[in-house]
Amino acid sequence: MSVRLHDTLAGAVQPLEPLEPGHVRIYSCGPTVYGPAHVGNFRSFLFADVLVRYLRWRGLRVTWVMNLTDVDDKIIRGAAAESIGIDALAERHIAGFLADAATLRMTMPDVLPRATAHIPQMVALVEALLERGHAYRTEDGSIFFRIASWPTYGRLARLDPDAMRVGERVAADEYSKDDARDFVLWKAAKPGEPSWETAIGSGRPGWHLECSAMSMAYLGESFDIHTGGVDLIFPHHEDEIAQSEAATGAPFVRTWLHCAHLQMGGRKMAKSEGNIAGVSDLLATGLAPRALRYALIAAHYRTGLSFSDESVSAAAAAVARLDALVAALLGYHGEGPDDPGLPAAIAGARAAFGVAMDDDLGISAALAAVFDLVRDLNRRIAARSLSGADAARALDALRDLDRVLGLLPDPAEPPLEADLQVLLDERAAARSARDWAASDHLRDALAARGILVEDSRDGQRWRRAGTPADA
RNA sequence: GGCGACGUACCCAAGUGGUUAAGGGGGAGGUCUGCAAAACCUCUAUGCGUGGGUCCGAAUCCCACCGUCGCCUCCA
Repeated sequence: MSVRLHDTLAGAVQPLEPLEPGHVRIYSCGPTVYGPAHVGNFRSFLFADVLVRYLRWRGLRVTWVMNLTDVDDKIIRGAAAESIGIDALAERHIAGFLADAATLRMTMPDVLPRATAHIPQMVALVEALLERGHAYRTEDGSIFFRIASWPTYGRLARLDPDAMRVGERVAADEYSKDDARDFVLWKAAKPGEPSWETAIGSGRPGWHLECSAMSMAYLGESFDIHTGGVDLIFPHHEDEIAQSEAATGAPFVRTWLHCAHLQMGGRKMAKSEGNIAGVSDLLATGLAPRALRYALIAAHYRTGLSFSDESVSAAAAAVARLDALVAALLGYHGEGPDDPGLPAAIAGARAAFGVAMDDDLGISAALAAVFDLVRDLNRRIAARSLSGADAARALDALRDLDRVLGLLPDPAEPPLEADLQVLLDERAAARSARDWAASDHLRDALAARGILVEDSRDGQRWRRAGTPADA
């Protein structure tokens, strides 16, 4: 049994065979930090996160690089609009991105390279391309990649370069070039724009060049996996392949993984469509971060995923189901012997989970395996067939699968606030005194503070509400 | 115009040739409970866009049609 992934270039699912056995090198196109990332962006980042988590769960070593594009037209425009430097604008949005990523439990990449810190590597790449005749300089000092010099151009996107609608959409570029389809590697300095003095002239890098330089700087000329949204297939990744392989002569990436768009209102979520939802905006409404994470990762990465109020509340309910089980297991007091059926139930769930995820990250089937286990455990709890040690084992099993999913409540998360704990204690006292009026009143008071209290044979248990509607 | 996906219940979404079509949400009924919540049980697609075809057998393969979306442009 091995991990199989769908390679865009091959157009097929193939076994993952790392160049270095046991070590997977992954590059993910990260955010361009000109504004806050929206949840559509995060679908793709979290897809990469789940990939990394899963490979590690399978025992593979992973080196994960995600770039931060901190110089491009939009950043320059945005900074100019605020009369600040691009660094200041980028810093602000990098901070926002990292905060959102942490909130959504995205694994921290091993390296988060910034484009502006890798200008020398980019320059070296352009020099190699100039030397090999794959690039040319125009009158203003800009440098372009000559697509005509690269016969396999268009393979990734399955586009015929000759059939591209030049003139309609590629249209008049502000830089003159030999062929309208050629893409820019290096943009000559312009007044009012940031630029770097380098061996290839004064200017700034083109976007595609940045990713080639940064990925190869940390992962080598050839590496295993490159991820991004489907919208990056063309031209971004197509251009990366052309310029990287033309410069090094080595195959660039073994497996291209592309995440489908998040849909909102029947269309892809994108700033240009005007249907974006920011992470922090959503969380500000009281939506639990874990519910948002669930909503973004629960569907297979290659299928469009609908994002809506309904999908979010369904996600919150699903997470609440997990929370309720964790709370029940934590509060479980079992005096009896071990449940003889438990080990098989856990092993079965784990196996089904692995089979599903091995098959091109089939997370829907993997979640089904998790929820089958949830039902099974709930039955055993209701039947009181678990021992105390069993409850701990069951929780360990859930947490093990959750290394991939990142959905369970954090065990290190804050104990109850002191004043709320007082209310809870008072309620326990009221209950033992059979003072139902006081007990119910305290339950309402706690609910108003976002704490859901439930009574069970093991006594009171509480958990935090996942959405404002819960409270 | 070219290329590529997709259309499964009220919603989201698995399933890519073979017993009863996963799972989550929602809804209905029931059990448990001081009440509530949670949990559990039962029910909620004889059918998988439509029409043909191949096959002993198709949601799954082929053809046509209808519809939706994406890429060909900045975009995760």
